[in-house]
Amino acid sequence: MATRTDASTRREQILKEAARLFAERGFHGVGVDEIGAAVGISGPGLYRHFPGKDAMLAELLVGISGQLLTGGRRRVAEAGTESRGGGPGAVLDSLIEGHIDFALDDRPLITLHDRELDRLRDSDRKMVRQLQRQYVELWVEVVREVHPELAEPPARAAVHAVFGLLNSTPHLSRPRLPNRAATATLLHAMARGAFASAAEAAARA
Amino acid sequence: MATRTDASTRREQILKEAARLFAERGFHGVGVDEIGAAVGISGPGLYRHFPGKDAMLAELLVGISGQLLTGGRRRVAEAGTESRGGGPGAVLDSLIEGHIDFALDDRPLITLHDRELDRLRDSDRKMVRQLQRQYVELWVEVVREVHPELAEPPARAAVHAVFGLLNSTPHLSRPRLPNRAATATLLHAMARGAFASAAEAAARA
DNA sequence: TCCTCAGGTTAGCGCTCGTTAACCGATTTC
DNA sequence: GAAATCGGTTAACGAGCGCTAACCTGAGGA
Repeated sequence: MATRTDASTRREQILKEAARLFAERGFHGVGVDEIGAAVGISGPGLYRHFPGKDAMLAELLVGISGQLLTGGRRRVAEAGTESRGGGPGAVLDSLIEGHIDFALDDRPLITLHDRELDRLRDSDRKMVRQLQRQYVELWVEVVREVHPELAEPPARAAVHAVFGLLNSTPHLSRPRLPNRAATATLLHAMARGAFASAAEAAARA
Repeated sequence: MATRTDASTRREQILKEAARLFAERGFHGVGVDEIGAAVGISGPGLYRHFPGKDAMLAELLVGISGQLLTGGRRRVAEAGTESRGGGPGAVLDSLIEGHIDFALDDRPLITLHDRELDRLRDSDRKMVRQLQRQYVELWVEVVREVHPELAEPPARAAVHAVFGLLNSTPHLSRPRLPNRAATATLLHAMARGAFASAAEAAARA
């Protein structure tokens, strides 16, 4: 074989195209022949790299969830030890920024992430769900440090809602969203505002 | 045949179960036999009520989009002529309230609405997209009355983002969300806060 | 030079799915 | 009372799917 880099490139190439196709037409709506064609090989050639179509989806979803969680943890750790005092607000800002980067740069993955979870084998789905849950809990902790008046259940609901807000970019998608930076700034401000209003409402009640 | 009411009840029963199943396992993931079984008839019996599986999805999606748009227009008209001056803020509140009601009461439909649009025939998809666009524009107008400092493109992005926020309820779903009223209040506050922060960010820039 | 083997190919199998065909009982209509 | 029709049934067809089998090629290593 060629170098290890080439081999993993081919695998990653397959995953990337599969993600795009799954996001566009749904897991069941895409055939293995199409995925193969998208990377220049045909149909069953994919089975030299993956044990089956399900495995591609599983690897994609586990990968996404893992990346989000790892990135989130890294940001919490970094922002926590940052010299400029920062405080919990800065940590939350960093989490939001990381999620926005992901949502804007890996649209198909974000789409897959909350559309096709149910197509997974039980064990894989459990794994993904667990990673998702840990990611949510990471956010909940940070949000409650910033807004102590928020109890845990509404904080969790608020985090889910903000995920929905941040993940909306694939929907408005294609051509006519403002430039990337402006969109990121807008979404960031909206997320912070949404959390603040949630806390305010909780305090008032 | 029995009364007209019975006939339309059967049709609606089919649509309701189809919506649930499509939302749970995706359009391609559900067979006509399962839909039939869910209403007590079997497989091909459905073809006495619909010309095909696609037609069920189309009717569901067109129906949802139409309902949202009609309800939104009604609310704008009502809140506009309301005796207690109200103002644009009240109109926006009414829109948000209506959307939240829909998201909380018709979860499967909301799920379908932004997952399975691409499975439609071109003509149906165009129709749904047009209804969705009009609904968005309705919101954009109202939002810009409340927050004049928001230009049109960011306002449109903000509306999409708030839809993502409000439609997040199916995700956190099943068991452990607070009671309905509390969730509605929380989401409402977050939506208003998100818009306000979007406007604030736009004014600052 | 020969062997191994990674990474492809095409043919085809078996299954599932949407849909149609043919038939049937009950209820309404003339 | 006959006829039509509504709403259902079962059988079966044809297409498309994921996947396997069998084969092939070209590059490295002994």
